[in-house]
Amino acid sequence: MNISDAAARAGLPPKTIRYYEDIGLVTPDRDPNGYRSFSDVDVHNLTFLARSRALGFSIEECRALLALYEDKSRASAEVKKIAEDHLEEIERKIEDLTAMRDTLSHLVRNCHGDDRPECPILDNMSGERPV
Amino acid sequence: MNISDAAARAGLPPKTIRYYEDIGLVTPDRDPNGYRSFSDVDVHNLTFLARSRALGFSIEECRALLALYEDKSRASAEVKKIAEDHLEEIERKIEDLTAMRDTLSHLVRNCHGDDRPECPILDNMSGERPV
DNA sequence: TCTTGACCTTCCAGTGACTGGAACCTCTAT
DNA sequence: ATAGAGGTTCCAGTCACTGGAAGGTCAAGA
Repeated sequence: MNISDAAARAGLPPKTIRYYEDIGLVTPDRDPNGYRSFSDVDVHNLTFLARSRALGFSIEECRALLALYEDKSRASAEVKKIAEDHLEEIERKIEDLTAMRDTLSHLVRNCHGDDRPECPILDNMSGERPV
Repeated sequence: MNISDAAARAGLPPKTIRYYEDIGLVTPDRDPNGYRSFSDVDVHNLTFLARSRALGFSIEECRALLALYEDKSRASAEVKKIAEDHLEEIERKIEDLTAMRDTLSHLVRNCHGDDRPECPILDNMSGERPV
């Protein structure tokens, strides 16, 4: 199977798949003409990568998860550890963003948003008049 | 004032301040020895940048906000527009991360995390057995 | 048979917002 | 005189792609 078919099945752009080959995440065969030839296993691994990336795992985490996925004698504890660490990071990010949102929505609510210059948003960011 | 004092007052690393000068966000004077010399206004602007960055605004948004901050005849509507757009983006990110967290925490809860290979996390990511 | 157009290939550069490090200069205190 | 703490520039690396150029390959139609 050529790259664009593999891309369609895995739900990844061809460019991304080439990049994944570059960094050693997948190793498709080559046809005599030099075209990449993707097996079902390759496509399966690409799908796995697409899903784990969609869950926010970094490339290196995906690499580790893929190795565990292919190791049929793995301990699920190893997988769970990676997932828990990632979950904590997601939760930290949510907290950070929520704090930003709260501050910002408060400022936006207090800004008239008309043609006058007075602006609590700028005042807050300049540290002049904490809202 | 030298860069490390300005950095301490603005709450930014000196490296970041040099970078901000590179991209034209600040333009401190220079002493005869070539050292940057930060005025109170420079420090004020750097503080403004530190705060707006902390609220998640991009550098280009910060550039626009800083210009509005310095334009005493601005219309607050312009500021509010930038802030509202950014707020929407933050909310989108929170939604994305929350969806990830929900999926992932569900998977983690269902994984034994012992020395056996069975793992609903990997099963889900491989698309074999949606949990 | 020739050509067209859709594929495929590699390689290089750019993204955002810094950050680390090397090589070198300047100031202050001893 | 020297040591050490500052300052300077410039180059490269981060992360995960993405865009584009230049060129090779293939299948279908005139």
